[in-house]
Amino acid sequence: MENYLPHIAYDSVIFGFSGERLKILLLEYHNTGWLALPGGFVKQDENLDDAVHRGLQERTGLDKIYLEQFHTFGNVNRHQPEVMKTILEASAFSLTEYALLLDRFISVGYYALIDYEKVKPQPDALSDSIDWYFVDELPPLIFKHEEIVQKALASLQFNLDRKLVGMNLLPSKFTMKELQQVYEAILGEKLRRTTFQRKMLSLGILERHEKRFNGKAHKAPYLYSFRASSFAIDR
Amino acid sequence: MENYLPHIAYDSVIFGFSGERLKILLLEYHNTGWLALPGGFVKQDENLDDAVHRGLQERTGLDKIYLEQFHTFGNVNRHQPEVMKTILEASAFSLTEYALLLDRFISVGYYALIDYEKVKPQPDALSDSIDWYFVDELPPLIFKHEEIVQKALASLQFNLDRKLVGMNLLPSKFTMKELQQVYEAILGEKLRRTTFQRKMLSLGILERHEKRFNGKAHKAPYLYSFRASSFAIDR
DNA sequence: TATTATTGTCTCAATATGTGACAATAATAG
DNA sequence: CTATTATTGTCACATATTGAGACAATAATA
Repeated sequence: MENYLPHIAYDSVIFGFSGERLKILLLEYHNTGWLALPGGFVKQDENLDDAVHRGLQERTGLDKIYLEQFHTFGNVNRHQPEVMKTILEASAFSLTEYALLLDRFISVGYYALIDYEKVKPQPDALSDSIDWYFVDELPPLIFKHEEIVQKALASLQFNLDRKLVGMNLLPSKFTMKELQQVYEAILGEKLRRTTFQRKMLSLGILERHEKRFNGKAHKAPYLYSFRASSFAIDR
Repeated sequence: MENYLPHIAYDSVIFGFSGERLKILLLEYHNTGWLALPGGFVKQDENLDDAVHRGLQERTGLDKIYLEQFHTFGNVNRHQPEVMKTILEASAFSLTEYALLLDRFISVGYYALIDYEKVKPQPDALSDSIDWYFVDELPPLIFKHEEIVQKALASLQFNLDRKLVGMNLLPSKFTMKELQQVYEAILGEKLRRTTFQRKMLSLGILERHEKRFNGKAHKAPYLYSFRASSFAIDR
């Protein structure tokens, strides 16, 4: 622990899209059943952004993850040493060696967008499991992490039309309907099909490919992908 | 220094509006002529937001300042101990007592919007003077603070139409032209007078008062203020 | 071959924005 | 006292964007 910066942590809200709803990854700590966001610490000579990438890489196996920093949480009332103490004890970690973890932390919040299908989540040393949970049906979390999730979601909504959010939550080829479902899941409201389709096509960021014959009794939809040139927008 | 959190700082970009352009406050350090953003540190048992408010209160004398956190800067290459060393020496501060200041810091960026007329800036122990500088004609700054200013400005622009920015940069009563000038200064572009006026009035957030007779040879403009109920929007 | 569910596109209506015109008016010059 | 000047407030029209529904096309099924 001594080669990490004290008092500084990050928490990550990792969004994935499955079927029709948004999910996030949550850790469950050993023996306590407590759930929390995956987080981590920053090494003495490591960029903050790199620390977060490193942590996500370890947990998702993914290499190039879309990340946005959205807020830094610095309230004193987030400090709950008794909770952290219980977590360390439940994992049989030495309280003297890891005493630093009982200190107050200021935490930088990041959200990540990943392709749900590509991920095999990996728990860390303190946690039993890591799994997907629906954003709109979150179980209770420790360390006021609900607040962090809400702020991440608000930030994602706010950024929705200037960043190419869909690009990161969907596989490389997708139907218009799937894209619309991503938007609806993020905004939490239904959108009008024709208006949405017209708008997306008018932006000129989509490329149309072959149709997808999905065995359903109706007209097959086209597949789309984001144009390579769209990557240049606002990054 | 020992009752402050190590490795954590904040930097503040304090915007004011004078006449027709945006300005920010910059500190000049003793004997070096070096310019930087006003910043500070967080006490062990102090909320991050409170620390920033405290710092701004000391420097501007203002009590209720509009503050937005916009980004946290955590790159290793921001660490320049030799620059800090020179600053401390130039102010005859003990390098052993203030050794903590030579460490790497992760800095949380905040921007503030204040009424230019109401402020009498106060320098701190390390600095000779604190003064207003045009945002679009910044002198060279230490610690890569130009980057912080640019990010603050981008964030302010991005928030312009969902937060009542004008409310904080103008006195309580102002003309439509003054309000437009604030928008133009922030966006860095000219806006069409009639469209702007129509838009602002249609939002229903302005209250119209008596006219201002300013001794000029033309029709006198109405004074406006923000409706009290507008305060409820998005805060 | 008719039916079903969904998709892609079009049309018309309703809003919103761009652009210029014009009258109203507070001070000044004559 | 009157004409001039520099704005300001408002309107009118054109253009662009979005809302809302209609409809033909079509892949699988009955």
